[in-house]
Amino acid sequence: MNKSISDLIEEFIISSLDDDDFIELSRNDLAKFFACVPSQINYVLNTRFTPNRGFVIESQRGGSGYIKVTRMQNNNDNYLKNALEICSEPITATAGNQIVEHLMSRKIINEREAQLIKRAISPKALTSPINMANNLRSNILAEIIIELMKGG
Amino acid sequence: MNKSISDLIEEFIISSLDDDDFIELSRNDLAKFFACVPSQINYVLNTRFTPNRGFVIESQRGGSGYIKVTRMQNNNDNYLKNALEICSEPITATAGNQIVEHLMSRKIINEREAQLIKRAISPKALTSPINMANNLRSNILAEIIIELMKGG
DNA sequence: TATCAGTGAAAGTCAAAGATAGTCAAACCG
DNA sequence: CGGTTTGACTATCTTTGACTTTCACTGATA
Repeated sequence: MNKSISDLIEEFIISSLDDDDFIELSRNDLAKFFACVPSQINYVLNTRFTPNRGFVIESQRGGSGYIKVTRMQNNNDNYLKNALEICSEPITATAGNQIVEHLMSRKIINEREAQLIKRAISPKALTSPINMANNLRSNILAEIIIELMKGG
Repeated sequence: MNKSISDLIEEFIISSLDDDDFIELSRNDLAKFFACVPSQINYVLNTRFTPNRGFVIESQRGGSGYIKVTRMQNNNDNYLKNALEICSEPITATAGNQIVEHLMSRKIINEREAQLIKRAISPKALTSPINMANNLRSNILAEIIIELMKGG
């Protein structure tokens, strides 16, 4: 089989994950190493290292920036897979809470965590006529803090 | 991870705060020690030792000038009240994360909970041009599940 | 003695430059 | 056509330096 550069980059990253559960890359260095443009690294990451395939990407820009690739540990859990699948569509508050309940009854989260999450996704936290992330975010945080103040 | 000078300066200050609740620095001496320009100290202070993270900066110019970094002393109740107060206004992702980190450094939430919350308020979770609670909610839940799959 | 102006030694501000990474769409290729 | 490669443009974080502000000290003066 004729491997593309993207295939090679994928293999490189996967083999780097043999030892540890995550690696930190420099996008520019990796691009230099494979003699490709930096954005090709993003292409590989976006097409091959998705949550669906069991990976999480985090990154930081600017001086001493990095890209961190983490291999998920629980991506074989069918419940989580299923729940994630469901979350690719809009979800009502009721349905959302049911999912949280399921996660708790499966002991994937504890009761306190369930409460926190329910707050985060409550209708009150998500009132949003036309407005923006910042407003939403502060609402969500406020809800979480109220829950914490309750002493959950 | 390749740490920036700013990261190192941050670590230095935080470790200096291990013993006492405050330290007094000489901006120029610290800059010399880290072989950087003095204003980089201000940069670190402004980006990492914010009230949101539970720090107070005081300083004096001129001869025998100094910079004093104090870790806020308070009870948990006040931290939460304070955070809630902040949340009455829109909040950027950076500021939101700082609040979460502060709650964690105060042991009000543990690391796993902090990760969950950060996910819930991440820009990715809250992409919302004009949209509705259901979309947002599913985004937020997806993020939380991804975090759980990581195996925090 | 009390006060005031000058001086030098801090710290503060702000914007430009530098260093990364992200996005997106066009071009390419099988 | 669908996946890959490329590059122009953008976003974010860090580093640097020129310029500003504030303060303690000191010496001159009323």
